[in-house]
Amino acid sequence: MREFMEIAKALAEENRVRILWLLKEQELCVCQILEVLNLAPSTVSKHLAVLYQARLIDSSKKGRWVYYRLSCGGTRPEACTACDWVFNSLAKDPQIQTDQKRLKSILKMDPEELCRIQAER
Amino acid sequence: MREFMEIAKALAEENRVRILWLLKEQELCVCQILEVLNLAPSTVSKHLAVLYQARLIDSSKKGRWVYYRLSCGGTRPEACTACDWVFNSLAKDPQIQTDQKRLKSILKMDPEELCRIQAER
DNA sequence: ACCATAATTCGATACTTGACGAAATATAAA
DNA sequence: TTTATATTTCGTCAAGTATCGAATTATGGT
Repeated sequence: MREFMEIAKALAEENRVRILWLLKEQELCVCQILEVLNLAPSTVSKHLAVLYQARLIDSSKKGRWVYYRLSCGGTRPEACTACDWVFNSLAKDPQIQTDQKRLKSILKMDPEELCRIQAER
Repeated sequence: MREFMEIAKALAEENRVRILWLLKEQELCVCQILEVLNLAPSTVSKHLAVLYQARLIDSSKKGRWVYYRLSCGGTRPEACTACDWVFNSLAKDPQIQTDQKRLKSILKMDPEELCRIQAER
């Protein structure tokens, strides 16, 4: 129950659901995610920590960047069923579609370049 | 998104998840539910209102009693997928199993009798 | 070794939520 | 019509959470 509730609570926040969608097709670093969500880095970091705690996502450090990906697949069927639910339920959601478009254009530039732009703001 | 988040938030509370499980096989009146959960009537009522608002459950008044049931089936596929997720994820949960046992013995008595016992406390 | 920087942690604040008891509502029984 | 009672609504309090900016950590480049 504890484990399920942790997942359920992780899913009960719109920004976290949007993050899962962003990670659907590829791993992303924090700066890419926050570029879509338009939130403070610390806020995004906290959301990622919640998703990580619920074991819905995994992370790996590559240089200065931390990459996050769905932990779905491998040894986490619970994460899969949870994500499946989210993905099936929101496939046609306008917010999600906007995010996906925005993500597409962000993926075209280097994370390095993206971070530089963010630093200027 | 709005609709999905309402469902997700409704599921992000243990007592509400337990309520869905109680309603899995039959409809129940409020006094039967609160007998299992051991919460104040007003608290249970609030939880039921949240589930109702998310359109996960339906209600009908029969005399002094209000009966709640899953709104799953019929015109609410969203409720179905949500409940399916809950039911599949917690099929072997100890808390849920205890609740089911407790429910079984509660179902043996009239709601009328049950309410009388509750009033004495 | 020092500086720049991606990300996290921490502290503060505003908001939301879960719990209860008391009061209100609605129905049935007397 | 009065009374008893099943449930809901309301007010309040405590606990939890989302957000931010500032400080901290960790890594890479100079």
